[in-house]
Amino acid sequence: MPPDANTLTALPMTTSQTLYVAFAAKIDAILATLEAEAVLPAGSPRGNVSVEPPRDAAHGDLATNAAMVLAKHAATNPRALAEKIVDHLTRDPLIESAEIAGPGFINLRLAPAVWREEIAAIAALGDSYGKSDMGAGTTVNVEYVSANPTGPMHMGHCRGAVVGDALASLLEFAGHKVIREYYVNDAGGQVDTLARSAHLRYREALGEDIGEIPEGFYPGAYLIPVGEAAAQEFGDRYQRADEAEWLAVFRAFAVERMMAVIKSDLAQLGIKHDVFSSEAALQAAGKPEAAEAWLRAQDLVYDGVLEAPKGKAPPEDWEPVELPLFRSTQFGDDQDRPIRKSDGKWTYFGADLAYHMQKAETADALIDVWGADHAGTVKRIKAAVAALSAGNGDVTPFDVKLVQMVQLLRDGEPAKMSKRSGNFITIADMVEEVGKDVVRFTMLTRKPEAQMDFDFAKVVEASKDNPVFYVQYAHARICSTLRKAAEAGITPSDTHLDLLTEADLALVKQAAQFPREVEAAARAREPHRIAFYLYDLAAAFHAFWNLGNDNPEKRFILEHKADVSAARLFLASQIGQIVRNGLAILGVEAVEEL
RNA sequence: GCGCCCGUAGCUCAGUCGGAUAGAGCAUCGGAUUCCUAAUCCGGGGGCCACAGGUUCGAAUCCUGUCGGGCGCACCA
Repeated sequence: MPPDANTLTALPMTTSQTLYVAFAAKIDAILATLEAEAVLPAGSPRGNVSVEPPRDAAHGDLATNAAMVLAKHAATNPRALAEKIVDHLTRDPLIESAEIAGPGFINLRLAPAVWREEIAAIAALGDSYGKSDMGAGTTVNVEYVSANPTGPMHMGHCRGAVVGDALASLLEFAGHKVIREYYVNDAGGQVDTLARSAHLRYREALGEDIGEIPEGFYPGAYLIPVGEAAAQEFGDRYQRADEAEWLAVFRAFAVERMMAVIKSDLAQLGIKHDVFSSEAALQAAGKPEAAEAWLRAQDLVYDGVLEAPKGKAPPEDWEPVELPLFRSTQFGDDQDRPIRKSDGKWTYFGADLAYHMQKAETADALIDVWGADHAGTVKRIKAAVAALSAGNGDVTPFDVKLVQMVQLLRDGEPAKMSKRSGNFITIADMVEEVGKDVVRFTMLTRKPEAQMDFDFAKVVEASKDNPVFYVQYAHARICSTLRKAAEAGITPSDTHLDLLTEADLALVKQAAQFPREVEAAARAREPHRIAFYLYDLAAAFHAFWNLGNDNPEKRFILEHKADVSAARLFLASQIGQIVRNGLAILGVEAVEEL
């Protein structure tokens, strides 16, 4: 225990240290002392000791279960042990009181000075308040969206896009280096269909009557401009040519156009990837072959025959075929998985396996954000990463975040979103209708693994009940108050923070949770927690604000009490800072006026 | 049939490494506006945390089983 452990000067102004960590360290030190005094047996396991704010604020600022967890080891009862711990705690001048409650909790109340210092810390750190060095600068590759380049983005992609992007920002805020990556599936059969569909529109642009779009082509009108651009680019050179002549050309041409559309859709959501990886380029570089060779050398790929699918009637054209199979069953999958098709081309999985190996070369950890419709492929890709990273000598941590389906409703009616039918609602439509901030915040106000309905009509019509406005309103109110204060000639100042009341400090306590929330959310990889935290913070602020309705002494702007007013405005300004920091993680704008 | 996800108030959802009397919003009922933004706030009613066992000082939370909903289940992506 360092000699200055009883002062907060031991609390360095780094981005990692939180108030709660500092007090947890104090309690840990006390437990060490008790061991030295033989109150506790040496080496008592302290892993389950928690130091955290109690759920009910009436219980104080901090609570620890130390006495309950360790009583058995000390051969005593929790309350007796708690008294010994409390003896030490009350010697700390920053701890105003320590009480034993319930089955043996120790509830602490911290001195007001602690909270005043926290206000100063927020001000000093500004946009960095809440940042953590938990990530220790390690690189995390977050792959998200990765929509097939066969059309504009639709609602099905939207949730994964927002969650992935917020997750990436959250991890950055928590001290990771983050690579935001998009895997472009530009090598499969769907891209051939895209090329043929674009060629059809190209002939149309050249004046042919193509009639109804035949089965097996993408009918969407979004291909019309692609056809026109192709006509511009190629003239009539490919109009009557054999498919073999133009297929590759149109594939590349159409994919490029589609990616431009997708990037523009993403930009509307405020999303920008660092890296776009092409499946075709991956294959051209021979990465799947390299992966296969390595896996064969490990006997993790063999030639074998798949069993017929169970539990339902097998497809009519099913027949046993020998294929190169990856032994994913060795890693917990239900069956081994083919990496090549019977025509010798790579399966999606075969290429994806090589792709993950490639990603692992430049990152310490990988995260994929997928739609829940791909849940069935999680085990095999996890198996693949486990096998491949074992080859690098160390295991690359790998996590797949499944984002559940969004049921899109319009006036209660389900809206279909199949690209093939050409009938879908695009991101662009949606952002135009409800706005980026509403889309993003709404997608982040429930945990991603739960299904959600998104009723278009409801979100638009009831938009004033949308939580995003509630949070933004808190920020706008703060900004407005600061403007008003400036007009009245009052400048926010930290010189009289000692004049702040209990109610003021209650607000600070809530604000001081932010760094904890960031770390918890980053650890769990759940950005939605930030959204809920901001909602709660906004609620606390609004409640505080309304105290001023009943009691004018509790307002922010008090012309007759410039000292208190300056301090309270300083506090308000820091609350605003936290709202900004939190919204920045979510990619939502912190507006200054509504 | 198998795998994964979900099941918490009438509805939509939170719930930290297992912690104290399970919380919000909407809806409903009753209040607050000569005043810094009422797009706000305060209060009431509303619960078998799907069900049954187990683990332990303590379970909405962890384990097992059952029921209900969603997604997936040969070489598609």
